[in-house]
Amino acid sequence: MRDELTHAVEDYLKIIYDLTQSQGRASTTQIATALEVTPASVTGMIKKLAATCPPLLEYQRHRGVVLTPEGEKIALEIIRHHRLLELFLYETLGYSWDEVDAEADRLEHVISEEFESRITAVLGDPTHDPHGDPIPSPDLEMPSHATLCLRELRPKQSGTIQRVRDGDAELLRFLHAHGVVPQAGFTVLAYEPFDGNLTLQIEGRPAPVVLGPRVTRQIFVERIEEEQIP
Amino acid sequence: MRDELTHAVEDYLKIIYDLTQSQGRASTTQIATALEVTPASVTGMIKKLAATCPPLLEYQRHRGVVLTPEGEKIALEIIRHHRLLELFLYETLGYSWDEVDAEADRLEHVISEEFESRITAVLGDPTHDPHGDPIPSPDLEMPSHATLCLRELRPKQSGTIQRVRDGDAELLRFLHAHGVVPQAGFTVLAYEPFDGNLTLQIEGRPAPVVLGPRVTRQIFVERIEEEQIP
DNA sequence: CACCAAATTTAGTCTAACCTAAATATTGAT
DNA sequence: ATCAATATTTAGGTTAGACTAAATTTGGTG
Ligand SMILES: [Mn+2]
Ligand SMILES: [Mn+2]
Ligand SMILES: [Mn+2]
Ligand SMILES: [Mn+2]
Repeated sequence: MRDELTHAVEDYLKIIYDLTQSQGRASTTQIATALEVTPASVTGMIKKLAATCPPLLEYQRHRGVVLTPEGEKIALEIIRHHRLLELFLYETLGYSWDEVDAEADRLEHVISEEFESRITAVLGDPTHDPHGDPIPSPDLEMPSHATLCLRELRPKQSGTIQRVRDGDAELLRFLHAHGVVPQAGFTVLAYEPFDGNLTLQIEGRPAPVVLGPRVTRQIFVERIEEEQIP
Repeated sequence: MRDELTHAVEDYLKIIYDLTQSQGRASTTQIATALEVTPASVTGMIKKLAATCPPLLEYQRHRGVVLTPEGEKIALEIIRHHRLLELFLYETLGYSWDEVDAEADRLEHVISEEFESRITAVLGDPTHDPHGDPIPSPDLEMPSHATLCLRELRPKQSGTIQRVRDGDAELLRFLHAHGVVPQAGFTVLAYEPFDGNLTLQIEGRPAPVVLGPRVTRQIFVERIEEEQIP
């Protein structure tokens, strides 16, 4: 199909896709932080990616980048590989949910379309990875997903955990130990304005858990409206 | 354990291991041909690999290379990855035996020891890949394997197919279509000295098959001594 | 035993992707 | 509006791994 892209280019596009989902554009420094390279390296790479034919991103000096449709397509292919692989490692090979991200980060660049379609079949055309993130469909449509951050909720509000950022393995082990996993129901019991801590009762758990903002920022939820009490 | 090696280095060591199994040393040109790079590139790389601490191979100008024990250990790790992956793709994901080599050639460099041990468990600690090649054990001992080439056999001699070189997908499809697969029993019916053709009756097959030397050179067998007829 | 063809090495380039240090642009606070 | 802090770009350099073209070594043959 397309001429081969390097792993580095694929990682840039994947990260830029993520960053531009939240904000409108991705800045040099944000990209550099996410990829653990220097801002100078990012400037060099994005200039190159903006100069390809067709361009993979649109770049304005000092103003960051957005992906072009071509760049977005490639980003979605890689994200599909990544999330399918995570689920495959989790379901078929018995990995725990804190181990899959690192392995998928390397495998995503080397599997063939054949491999992709074989594991899709084994997994039954799945729509979500082990952290609740949506898997782009085979024709690269990204399913809609929860954007409400747990950090925004306040006491008495209820909901279900939808997805959890998967970059930090230690955080994932902590959350798993407390039952904070996709589909878990919860109610907010308390909020501390000073430190931003939230106390949560997870459904079916013996005791509540207290989560700081560094944690709640990584978790996305769906609200369940309280039954109206007159 | 060891500081990361590049994919290129791993491919050099893997190929050099293969070449030195047949002959004593691997020449620059042989390595270049196998890796599809120029001889000049090979000279550059082997000088570097001979100069590492500890050296991964022993190099004499104009005289080719042999692996050191350290180089051989790395080669065996990669070969173990490769053959386990081939079997995994074949058994678990349903690949055909002509598709697995190309996919494993890319995956072998990126899977973790975790991945290796998970698929080892799924496959039940296997000893042979889909082409009959031996899989080095977890502590990197290479099982013994057939070294008798089918090309050497002559009429009336019988044996079983043990392994088939896996680099050429088209050849593998051809052999599969004629039942020339590991463990198949056969008897040589005829030999043509002029063109080197062998006519083989494969056990359980309706008709004999004629194989030229380009093919029989790729196949290794075990003899079965004929029952003594007085 | 000298010479030629083949194999191999040397020398000089190239690209991809990273880096550091220095220069410059942007922005928000006075 | 000014200026310092921050963000970004430029300039110059490194490493890995490849290439081509030009030397050089080797080994077999006349
Ligand atoms: Mn990656
Ligand atoms: Mn994930
Ligand atoms: Mn390889
Ligand atoms: Mn094989």
